[in-house]
Amino acid sequence: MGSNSNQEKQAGFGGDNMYQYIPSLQIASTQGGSLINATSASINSGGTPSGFNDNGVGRASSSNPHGGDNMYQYIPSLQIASTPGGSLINATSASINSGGTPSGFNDNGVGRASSSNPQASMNKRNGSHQKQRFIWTQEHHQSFLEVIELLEAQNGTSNRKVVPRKILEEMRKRYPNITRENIASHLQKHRLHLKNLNNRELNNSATSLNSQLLLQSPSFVINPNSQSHKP
DNA sequence: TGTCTTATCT
DNA sequence: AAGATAAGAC
Repeated sequence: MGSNSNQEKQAGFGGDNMYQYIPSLQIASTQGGSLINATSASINSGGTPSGFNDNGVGRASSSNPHGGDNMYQYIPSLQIASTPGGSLINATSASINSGGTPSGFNDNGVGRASSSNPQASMNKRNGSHQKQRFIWTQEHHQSFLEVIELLEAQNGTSNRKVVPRKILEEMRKRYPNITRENIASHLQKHRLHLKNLNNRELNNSATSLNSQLLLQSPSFVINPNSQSHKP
């Protein structure tokens, strides 16, 4: 009976990966830590003629399980505030206008899916309780990173690993609806990402080392004493 | 058994 | 690409 955290498919910020922290504009308040948050994506991208993704949420992807009809509509959401505890209160125009789902507020920074799609004949409220996918907002990810840092610091020299359950324990304080599975999945991507970065770096330094060595290798050193240079 | 990790699916 | 789910290991 818990309110689901979120729905919608994700935009993907013009191809950027989720680990790039998108600077957000934080207007506000020292009091109780409430803030109004707008991502620069919506501000800067200038594009978004459709104006949908000021939430970090994008369009429905082409593949969906329901025979290709788009059952998601993107609704700008308004992030109003956070409690002293830090949990966000999020109101979507959907929940406001429809008057429904008082519990529909989520802590996920994402608007609720609207079941009515103008071009879909499917008009009836989609009663199916398909589990909605969790969308990681910048806030979530930021929190995720912070928690990892915290846990790593706590672990100190001991080589205990930072594990989903521990992350969950911390993140729940802010985002009560988040699940261990959500985190485990995100953690997997996160680690994968770190690995990729690492490899890239190793690769780079390797190639730069290679080129250094190459440049120093006899065949590339111009020997002033030699008349001819044979590689 | 529950959790963690890795693989695979959508 | 990003998140969910299955499967394997412990």
